[in-house]
Amino acid sequence: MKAEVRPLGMTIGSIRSAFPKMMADLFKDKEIKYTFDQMVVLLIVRFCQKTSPVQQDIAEIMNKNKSVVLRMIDVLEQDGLLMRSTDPNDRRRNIITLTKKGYEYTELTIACDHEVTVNLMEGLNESDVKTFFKVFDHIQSKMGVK
Amino acid sequence: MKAEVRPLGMTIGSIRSAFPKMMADLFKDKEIKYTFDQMVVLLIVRFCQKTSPVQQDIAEIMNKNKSVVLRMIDVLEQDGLLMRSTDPNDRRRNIITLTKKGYEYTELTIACDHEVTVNLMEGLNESDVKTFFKVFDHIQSKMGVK
DNA sequence: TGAAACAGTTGCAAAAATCAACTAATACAT
DNA sequence: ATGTATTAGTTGATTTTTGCAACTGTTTCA
Repeated sequence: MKAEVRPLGMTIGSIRSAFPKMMADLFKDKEIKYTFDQMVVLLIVRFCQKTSPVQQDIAEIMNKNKSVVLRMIDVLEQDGLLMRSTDPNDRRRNIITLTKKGYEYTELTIACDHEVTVNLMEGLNESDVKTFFKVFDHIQSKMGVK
Repeated sequence: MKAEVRPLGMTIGSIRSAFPKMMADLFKDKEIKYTFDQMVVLLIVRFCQKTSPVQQDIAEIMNKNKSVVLRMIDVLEQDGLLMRSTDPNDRRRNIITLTKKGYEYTELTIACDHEVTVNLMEGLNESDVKTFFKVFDHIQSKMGVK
């Protein structure tokens, strides 16, 4: 473990700006008028259903502050991609649920994502790709700890 | 495999603002008064010496527009971390060179980066880490093509 | 019962990114 | 060689994004 850890900064630095840009370009092609981050919100709502994250949670997952997330969700709600409803068990919390339309947008996003990913991963063997995702998830979970 | 695989975008969506934030926190501790992005500029200048990227190139690498990079470089030049000089072979281009002070800041940045990275990679075995970086390199080269 | 904590909201201020227009230099096609 | 297009860099104005602090309503807990 001590051996090969090199600075991630530059590496991550480029992927972290390049990937969203590639996604944004694809969104434009397909006339999706939302930002990458807005679609990430939808993805989080969809894929973290079990824990049903509220705005605060989403903000933590995305490392944004809650005002930012609130404003993204305002737009998404206005456009009917998701719905807010007060949690009956804790009326401070907003339960966020995807609408049919919102779900469709997650599908579109995943399609774009897949397109970009396949492109980037082309030429690698499956097991390496698996490991990559594993490590990436690990990093993500470590970041959550703060 | 086809079922509910979390798209890469979701992970990237969560780490992409986390990493600069973690770096910024470390910078604050060590009283480095620059942003993560500014330090990335220095790193690019240092590590892409062979191709001696000009402002435009740096902008492309970082997926920012050239005005943004220009202003970052203004600051870095004012503070004596790098120098601009006109390329004698093409007087439109500015050759960017690190000063001694600038180099020292890249060292500091790399140290911070390493600290963060080690932390994030903790708990992974060496071969996974190796694979991860291998895949990362691959992705990066693919992104370069675009 | 009251203090502290928490999710959400709002408006304002600060920071960052974008855009269009411009200069100066170079490349290139005719 | 001449003029057109392209390129790197620069600037100022504008817009977008972000961050902060204060506030509400609700819950927790001592």
